[in-house]
Amino acid sequence: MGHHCCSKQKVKRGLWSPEEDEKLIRHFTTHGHTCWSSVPKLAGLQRCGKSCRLRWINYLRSDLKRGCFTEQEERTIIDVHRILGNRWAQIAKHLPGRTDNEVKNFWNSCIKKKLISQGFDPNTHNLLSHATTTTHQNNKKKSNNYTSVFTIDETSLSSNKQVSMDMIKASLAALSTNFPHTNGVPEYQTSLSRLYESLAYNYKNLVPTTTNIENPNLATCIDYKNQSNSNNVSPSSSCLNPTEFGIINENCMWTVTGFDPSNNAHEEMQIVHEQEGKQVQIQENICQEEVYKVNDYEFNNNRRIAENNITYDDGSNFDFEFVDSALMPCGIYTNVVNSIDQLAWDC
DNA sequence: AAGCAGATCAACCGCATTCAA
DNA sequence: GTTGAATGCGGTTGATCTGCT
Repeated sequence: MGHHCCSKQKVKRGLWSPEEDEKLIRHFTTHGHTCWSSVPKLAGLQRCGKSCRLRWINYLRSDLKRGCFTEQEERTIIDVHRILGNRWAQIAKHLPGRTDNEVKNFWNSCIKKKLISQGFDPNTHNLLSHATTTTHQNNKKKSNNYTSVFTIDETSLSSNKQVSMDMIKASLAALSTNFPHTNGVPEYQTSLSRLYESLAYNYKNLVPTTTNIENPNLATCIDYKNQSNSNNVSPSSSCLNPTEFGIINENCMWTVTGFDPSNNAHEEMQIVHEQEGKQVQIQENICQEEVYKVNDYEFNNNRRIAENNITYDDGSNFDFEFVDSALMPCGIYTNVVNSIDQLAWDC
């Protein structure tokens, strides 16, 4: 079945021959870009315009990069996917010389599996708590002498078993030689650093999905990612809502005030962190465009997040260091323990 | 060498959006 | 405002490749 652009023509389908490629290239060299529906006729091709477009965009364009994806590119895809989901064309814009099709194929054939093997849900980028717990328990059944690799003293945990990243790191440092290593780095660090970066990232991208204390009747959500601005529609919360990580608790809370989701102009955002009785106020002037910019900045330089701070264009600074000492509630702690125990068990 | 299964990736399809008449 | 064509996008397919038995 043909398309609108070529319904009256007999069209060839399937792989492109070198001769067809040559005709298409020659067409672009002599005519430049024309309307796609006219391309087959002008280029002397028995293809539909849509097929020509796809062949040109995905294969013949001169500015395509080709070849294997670099580690940096892979990292960028994961980071942007965490925010945008399967919006391949948008993701590809962060990778000069790569096409949406290429990114999509790479994701489906490689990254997805890698994330799963590291214990992450490729759709939400959260730890696969159910899956890891299940395999963990299955493995546990196979052995009678299973013990957790964690040496965190239960009595040092707070009443509801909260634990900080600092405590986990300290425990793991003592055990690092017991884990398999890749390029000198113990493999558990991949899981740990991804969790860490997620936490840090979520702190940076506080989204008012909960309370607007100034006007509780206002829509409680604004979607920075331009998915929509409609009331009561959450952005893909898996990656944006910090409460999903359970890190918001009585020791470390945040609220957002002064938001008017219907207004894209500058709005004042006030974040209140309260830790150990000390209240820290961070005020930012944020409009959608700036948030985009911040996101772009992070996507392109995502390593900076791991350095615990980020400097904005206006010179102000946001410190992520408190993420290390912020307490994690029991559920997150269990996820971390399970996924790292699993790695220890596998090796 | 043959057969098979899984991985890869170019290309297709259908739908949504945009554009122009 | 409506309609139909053009374009863009994401999911899916299927041919080919690769590695294993």
